[in-house]
Amino acid sequence: MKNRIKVLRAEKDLTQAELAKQLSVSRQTVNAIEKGKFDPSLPLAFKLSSLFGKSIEEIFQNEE
Amino acid sequence: MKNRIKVLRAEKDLTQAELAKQLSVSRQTVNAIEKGKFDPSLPLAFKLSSLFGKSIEEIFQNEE
DNA sequence: GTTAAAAGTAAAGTTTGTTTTACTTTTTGT
DNA sequence: ACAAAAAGTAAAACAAACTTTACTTTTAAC
Repeated sequence: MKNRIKVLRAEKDLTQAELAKQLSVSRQTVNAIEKGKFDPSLPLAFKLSSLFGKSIEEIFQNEE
Repeated sequence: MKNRIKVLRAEKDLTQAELAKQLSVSRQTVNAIEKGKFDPSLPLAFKLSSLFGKSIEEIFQNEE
């Protein structure tokens, strides 16, 4: 599972800490997801989707 | 988080056990997700999406 | 109305996602 | 070059997703 969070975050000029706050998760969680350490939960994926105004499929790519 | 899995599964005429096998998860996992006991992981949501030929947003509805 | 298949449920255990604390490295601005 | 902010990283602890085993209830077919 790949994601475009780092780029989308850059487009909105947000720091990891700012994004984390808007998502109500820790900064480390944002960092870990960006770095591909693990995938977010589905609810968190929906939050990202709504925050960035993109579909989940536009943000995450399944690499099976 | 609500989902339409039960209906989509009925449309494809699959049992929970059959769907579980196609998803490579246990039957209890399918049952629990259908009954709303918890949300699937994002990778599992993608598998469901691809199996049913529907977007994640068409299958799951975020109720925050 | 019995039987068999499917669905529901539950406890104990493993794995994965997330938090907290804390420290190091990189980037940015002066 | 220096300081401050941002990003990276890691371990311990907790929470949520998922498995396995096993049993009960509902549904469908005869």
